[in-house]
Amino acid sequence: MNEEPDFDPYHPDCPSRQLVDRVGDRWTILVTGVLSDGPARYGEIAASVGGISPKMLSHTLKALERDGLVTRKAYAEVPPRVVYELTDLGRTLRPVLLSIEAWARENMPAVLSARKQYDAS
Amino acid sequence: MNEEPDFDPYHPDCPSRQLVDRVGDRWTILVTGVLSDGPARYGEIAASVGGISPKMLSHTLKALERDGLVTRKAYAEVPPRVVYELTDLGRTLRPVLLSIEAWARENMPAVLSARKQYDAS
DNA sequence: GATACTTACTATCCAAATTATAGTAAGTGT
DNA sequence: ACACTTACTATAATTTGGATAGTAAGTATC
Repeated sequence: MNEEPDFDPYHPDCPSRQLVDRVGDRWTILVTGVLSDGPARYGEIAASVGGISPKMLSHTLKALERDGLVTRKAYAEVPPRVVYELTDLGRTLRPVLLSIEAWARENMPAVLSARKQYDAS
Repeated sequence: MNEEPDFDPYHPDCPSRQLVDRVGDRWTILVTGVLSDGPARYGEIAASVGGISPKMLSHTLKALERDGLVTRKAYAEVPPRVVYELTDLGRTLRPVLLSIEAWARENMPAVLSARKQYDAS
């Protein structure tokens, strides 16, 4: 008789929709992918994720931190050092996002040939 | 001695980056989620995925079709009828995207409380 | 026989998000 | 005194996305 929360991402006003938006986001996927290999500094993440602007990197990290998926540790040194790391909750996301990455790698040839065929007509 | 293609989504110019962008996209996730339950008409998808505009729905479907993930069958009737369906390739995407959805549903409470804590400071 | 109804879209305009790029802080090394 | 380092923030320009209206075309209605 206990009612479940029943989150439904198909409803635009459900908070889980925002979560799908966040998790299903190019930068989230790639940044989290980097952090899956262990803690990393801001500059290291920037270097690993090709093409991300500093603005989007800090936005993405801030959002991940707010959602409890990543921790931020700043060391009061000069030059500054800031280390980001996945939380336990963030680590539950790993297999999900890595499977996206793996899917993209594996099925690239099939998609590429589908595109060629489509574009030919 | 055979060289593998070695697609790397972390490189901005690799085509697999575009695939991650596509798969990691709110509308792709939700539309594919609907089509996982079986073929559906344009209007049915629009009704299931709350908040999607006709423009984004047709854009998303066209991109999925181009990538060989979805088929489009139009019946020359009045009023028109168009049925979309996952291809075999598209079906390989199902478990991946459904796991995103599942993750979002399951971890919503944890994220919500993390946010509350973060916003309090 | 003019009008309304249906469905699957396109076209258009405007707001919002993203990119590129430059700038800031602050202590150490030359 | 000046450059160098790192982790950002600020600003303007471009791109993307959203809201809404319109189109085609045959059938049913008045």
